[in-house]
Amino acid sequence: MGRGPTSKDVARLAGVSQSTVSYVMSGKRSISAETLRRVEEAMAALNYQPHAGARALAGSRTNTIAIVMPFASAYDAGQLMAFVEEFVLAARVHDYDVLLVTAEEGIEGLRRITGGRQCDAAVVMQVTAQDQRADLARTLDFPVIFIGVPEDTTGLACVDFDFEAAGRLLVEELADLGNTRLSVLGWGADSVGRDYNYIGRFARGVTGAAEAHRLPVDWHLAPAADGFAAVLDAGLHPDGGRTGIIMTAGLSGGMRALALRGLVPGRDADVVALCTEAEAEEQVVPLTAVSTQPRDVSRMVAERLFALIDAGCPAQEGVDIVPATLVRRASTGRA
Amino acid sequence: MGRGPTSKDVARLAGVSQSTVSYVMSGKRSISAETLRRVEEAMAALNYQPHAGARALAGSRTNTIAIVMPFASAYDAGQLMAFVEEFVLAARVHDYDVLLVTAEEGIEGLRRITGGRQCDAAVVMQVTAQDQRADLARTLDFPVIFIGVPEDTTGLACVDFDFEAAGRLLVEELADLGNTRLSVLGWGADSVGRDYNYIGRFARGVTGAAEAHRLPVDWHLAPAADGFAAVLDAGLHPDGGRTGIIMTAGLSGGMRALALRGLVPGRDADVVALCTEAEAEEQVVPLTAVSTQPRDVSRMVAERLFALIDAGCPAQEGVDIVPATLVRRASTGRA
DNA sequence: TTGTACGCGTTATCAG
DNA sequence: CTGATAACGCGTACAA
Repeated sequence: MGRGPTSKDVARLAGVSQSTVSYVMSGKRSISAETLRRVEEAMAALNYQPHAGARALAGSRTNTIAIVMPFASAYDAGQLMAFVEEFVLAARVHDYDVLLVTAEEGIEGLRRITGGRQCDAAVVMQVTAQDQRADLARTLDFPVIFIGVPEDTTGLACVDFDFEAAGRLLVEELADLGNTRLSVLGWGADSVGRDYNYIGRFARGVTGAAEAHRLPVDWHLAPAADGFAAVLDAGLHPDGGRTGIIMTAGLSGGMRALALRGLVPGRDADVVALCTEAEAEEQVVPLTAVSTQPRDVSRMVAERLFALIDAGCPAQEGVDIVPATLVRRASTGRA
Repeated sequence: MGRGPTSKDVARLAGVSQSTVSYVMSGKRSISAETLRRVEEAMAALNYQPHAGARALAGSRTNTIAIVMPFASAYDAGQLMAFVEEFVLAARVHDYDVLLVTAEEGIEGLRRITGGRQCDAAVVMQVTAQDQRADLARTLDFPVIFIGVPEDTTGLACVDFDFEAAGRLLVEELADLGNTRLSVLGWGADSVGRDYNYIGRFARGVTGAAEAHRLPVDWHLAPAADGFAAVLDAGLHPDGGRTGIIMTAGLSGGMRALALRGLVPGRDADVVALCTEAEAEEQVVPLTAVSTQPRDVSRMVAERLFALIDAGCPAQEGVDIVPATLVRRASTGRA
């Protein structure tokens, strides 16, 4: 494997000093039009590309951002991909590359990456309420952005989707449609709520809005959801009432449960979901839904991160929230 | 952002020379038990981690592998994620990290990554029949592994799933079940076939087996697939015959088309698919299917790549094929 | 078994 | 506006 041309080779060919070549690239001092031309020609002729390692060593910046990613996770793969793609694109705009680290490496992964100076910043996804990586980040003097909100956010930069508003929007939609009670299939109200706190925030949104509209709610945990099946079997609209359905986790299971009983969303019941746009649209009856917008989250993360990097700050405390919006489709009678 | 301890700091604390520290890490010369202990203690005490850039510069290896990934692609997101996860895990076993590059950067992306010595090898996914990146790789003297098979494979290392066998297996399954004709929803037989040659290979597998069993086949392109709808409307089993259905692309659309007409896979027709395991299992009626096994492909790629790296070869010509297997589920009467 | 000394290809400082 | 030159932190002959 050939060694490749160095800035010294470029300098020789252009008839200038090596440092001049460096300055041409960085633009940190003014260059005469003539030398500029000759250096650029030489670079093109040699197909020169600066050595990343040497650059990192001398300049102490890698132009790389690590993203710590949960693969086998509660998140949907499409969501993850969308997030990552958007992030990589944003990074490229700022001339940064992206290093992938699995969340499985846990806290050691973050330590390894930051300690070895392989990157200038890190993004940590799927943050839990009590996340060790949050504690590490506080001691690190290194820019880290968290996706998700740990319990203690002091000294941390976090970004997350507005799950509370999502819950509220879904309930209000069902209330507006005249439903008199709600059945939620997905994460449990409090059981799972302590691990990822977005579950709790979503539940709070649902509960708050349901109370405001005086709607009783019953929760069923996916994927077992025997209770949910029981609700369907008992009849969705007892006593002249009307049961609206909210789905979060276990969407495909829930849809199957409906289909097996000949229940059609939008006709036999109003069904809304918190899911991806793709999922909402690929159902037999497309779902009225609030979709977590991974690309919006990604853009917000990138914006904030590059602001940090440019400023040279380790981290800027604060939680950014990506707004939730509801899209109406055929699964609610209205559309 | 503090500079972090260097091997010199470790050396000073351990009372040895810097080179000794280096040799302790590389294991490239024998160290007395005593010095070994002291160096390791010093490293632990300082929480030392070698500077990746300095390492790359001095040792001319980055311990990083780039993976060129198509995000918004014909591939399913779950497939991509599974592939990447498996690859990252394999890489970590060999003490390598993974750099993510979007296929959108095209040929320049590959050039940039390899030229800048940001990685020791690259994996290029979603290779087309006439892929410019293949031509670049041949001139590069740099280990690259392609996923997918370009038309001209001389000098290239490729890995791919056995799409031809997949087509054959699906046809044979339908033939065994007594179907007398086949309807294929997905990629066109030849129209799209020139771009990604796996489409052609799949078509060849289908056609070959269909001819062997004397089954007529009609092809319908997703996502429009008006012809497919027409077949359904015309009745699947005319003249005492029996139409078996094969789905590749446009799976959800195809399933919806069946559902809208009250057709239940396994009851009203035998349906088989080439799709992911997840897709096969999350249908209302789980699908008998051949699943491209991204993790198998990933492992094969990793194995081959690290063999190359360890050997120091630029690339070892040859196409590796990951075998196809069919899993029976409820969508064919049998299961 | 260990230490010395040099080079890897940049960036950045200091002269000119 | 430009050219020498000293870091940057680690790998590795070469010497002892």
